Amino acid sequence: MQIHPSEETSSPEIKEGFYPKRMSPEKRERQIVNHAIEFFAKHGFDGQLRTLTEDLGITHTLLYHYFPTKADLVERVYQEVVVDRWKPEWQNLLSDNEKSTESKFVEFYIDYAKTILTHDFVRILIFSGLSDKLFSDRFFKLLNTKILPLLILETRKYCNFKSERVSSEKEMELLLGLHGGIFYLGVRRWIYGASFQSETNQMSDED
Amino acid sequence: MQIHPSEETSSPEIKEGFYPKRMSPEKRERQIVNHAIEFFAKHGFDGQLRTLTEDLGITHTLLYHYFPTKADLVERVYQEVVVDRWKPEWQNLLSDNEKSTESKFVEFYIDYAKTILTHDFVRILIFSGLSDKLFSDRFFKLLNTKILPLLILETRKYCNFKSERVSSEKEMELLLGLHGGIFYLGVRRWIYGASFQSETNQMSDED
DNA sequence: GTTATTATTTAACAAATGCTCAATAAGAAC
DNA sequence: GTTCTTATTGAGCATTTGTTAAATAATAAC
Repeated sequence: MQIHPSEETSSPEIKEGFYPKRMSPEKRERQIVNHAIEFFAKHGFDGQLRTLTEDLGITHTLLYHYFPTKADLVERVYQEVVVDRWKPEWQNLLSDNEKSTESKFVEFYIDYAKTILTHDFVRILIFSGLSDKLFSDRFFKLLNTKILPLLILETRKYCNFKSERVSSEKEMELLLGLHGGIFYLGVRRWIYGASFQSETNQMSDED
Repeated sequence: MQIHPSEETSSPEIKEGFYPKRMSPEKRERQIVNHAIEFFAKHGFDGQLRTLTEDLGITHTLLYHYFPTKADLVERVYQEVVVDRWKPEWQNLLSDNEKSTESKFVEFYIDYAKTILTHDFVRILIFSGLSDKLFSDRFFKLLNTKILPLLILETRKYCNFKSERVSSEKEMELLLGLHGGIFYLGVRRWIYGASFQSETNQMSDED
């Protein structure tokens, strides 16, 4: 029998402290989504709903009160992790004619890395790339259409190239090289993790 | 009812041509392992045995005639993809005092990339890193103990550093940067695949 | 305190999935 | 052709897993 946290024993079946027997729909939904993000990032989208809800101290059927199907929950996770983290300011920054090319690149990549190189984002993106590419395709479409063209434009200006004559493929390769190098920092930390940590220094602490 | 390829209809249920109703155990095992490598690389180790054998035109129960358990088949795949591809010559090459540092690095990384940056290897390593790290840990242990120390030694010689005074962590970071950059070429192609190809040039054709 | 609302659980289902074992039949040896 | 070996299949079992629907009980309103 499922023991509620507020009953005779305050047994720590749930991790994040104390929960009422009944939560307001808003709070419960928030709690579910928050944990789903962490959970799917850890176990992939094949993770079982029963395991997910067990961590929360609720039965898996309660999920269906909030999300009609597993796909709906997954879609919500995608929304919050990928879509909602996308900053429109990036485009403003890269279009700002007052700033120098160098400072644009530096400012952008610092904030971009800080936003993107998290446990949840990196792993979810890779999980998606390995399976149906549902997330990764959408993310790279965003990147390809909104950011990379601006970076290319900037590079051309910086190098005084005549924009018509330059091979855009070569340029793209170069940019993706930089981009990939940055992203691989996340891969090393969040995918291979311990495999590397034994030999190298730790990256900064948390998320 | 399962129709054998050699019966009245030579229906192409199996991909790789024509198979006899009964194969010699050696051939059948080879066939199974070959396909398992491709299959697990594509779908991850959660892929179903029934799907795997269906491609081959046999029932999934025949698998158990050759491999007592799924884990045994997976272990075999690991052996062939990761362990068997490791070349002891790499260590000889990097220890060769006749060669210059530069040519060692170039020769090694060209052959290393050619060996490692394949669809099967890259995906299997990432799949492993995302789940139980069973493969990735073993691979990086090999890398950490057999190759990276030699590369570090070489770098120090090249730069005339006094080996005792240099931060090995900084050195390792630098090396892993190079290493990661190379590996990310594989990730871009074999994980994200189509997401990039639309905008950038294709890499060389096959494996 | 009684009633109404609804968050939550219990029971159950159907399909998927790793695995077992007895039955079958293809091919070799005679 | 008959016999023997064994590669291969078919039926079935026990879990797992996404999902549904009815029953329960916590809380708010009266």
